[in-house]
Amino acid sequence: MPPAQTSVPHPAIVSPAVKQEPRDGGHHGKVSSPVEKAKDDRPHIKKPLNAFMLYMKEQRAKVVSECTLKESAAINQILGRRWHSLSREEQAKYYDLARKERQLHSQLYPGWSARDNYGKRKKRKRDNGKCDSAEVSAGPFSPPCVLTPPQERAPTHTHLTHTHLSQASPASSLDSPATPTTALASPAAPAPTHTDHPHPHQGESSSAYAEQVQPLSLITKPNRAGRDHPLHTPQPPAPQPSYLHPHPLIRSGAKISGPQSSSSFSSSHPHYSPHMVSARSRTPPIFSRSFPLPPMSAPPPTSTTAAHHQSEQSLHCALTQSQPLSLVTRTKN
DNA sequence: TTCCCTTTGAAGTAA
DNA sequence: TTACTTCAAAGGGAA
Repeated sequence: MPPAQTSVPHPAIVSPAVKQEPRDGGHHGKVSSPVEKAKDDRPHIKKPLNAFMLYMKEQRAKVVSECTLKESAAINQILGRRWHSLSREEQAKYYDLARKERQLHSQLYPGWSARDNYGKRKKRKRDNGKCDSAEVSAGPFSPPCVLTPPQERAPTHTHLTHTHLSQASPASSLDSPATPTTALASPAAPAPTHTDHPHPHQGESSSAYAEQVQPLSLITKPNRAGRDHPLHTPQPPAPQPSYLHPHPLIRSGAKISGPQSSSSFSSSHPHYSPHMVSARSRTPPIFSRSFPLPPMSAPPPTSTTAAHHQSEQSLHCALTQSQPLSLVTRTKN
């Protein structure tokens, strides 16, 4: 059943096609079943933005102006770092916003599934033209193009390795939350008192930890039917939050000017996402092309290429504005 | 003209 | 249940 298109033109709907979408859906000659055909005819409903995407949208312009950078890849790197340097309260705002996004999205498009968009974009290039299977094996500590048997490359507890531990040095701002946050001790969440354990593997019981700090996603997942964890009382059908009026996804204007209205951060701790680790590591970080950042703990800048120059600029920008260099782990030996 | 890059998070699939 | 994959934004750069 097509998601009963409400009269509300939700910005998630992209009229013509997804950006970059290969014409004809990219499935030339394969539009066999009428079902697929019907699918193609349906308007493309975009995924709701997640917390980081909302943050990016809001902050991108600022970073661009501050850093005089234009390339999104570089900007996103900076934003990614800044994201981690945000206090938990600040991040919680975006998680909260994103959660409401999803709620609204699911209300507008009850039948919509992220799966509907699968294949709408060109399949990601994964082989980089070389060592096609190495992409899965090459972590930050593996040389690119070195095949590693699955048994070896994935220690059973890789999921405990926080993404940013592998990508960023432990000195990353994650370890230095601005404040022990009372916000997270939301009415819904059972006041976590740890706050100084940003990384689960620092403690013994990751599960116990997880219950306290994992982001909403990890809580809702096992409970998808309910959409939200029971503890996270899904902001009752309450009147639409003020910031939703100019809905963040609504292109016609009003970008989210900051979710100042979020009264309580009912979302759980947004900082940690253990399950993201492996997924991230699938892509051997390559900065070779445009942003060859210096390897971690290998500061000596030796390159004089323009690209490197640019990366240094972006780095500098990021450093001077957010945090000490630490996560430039784009090691590339 | 089209895809890649780069980031994190949500949700999907496969085993 | 775990691991992995895809897509969401964005725009310069490469093919």
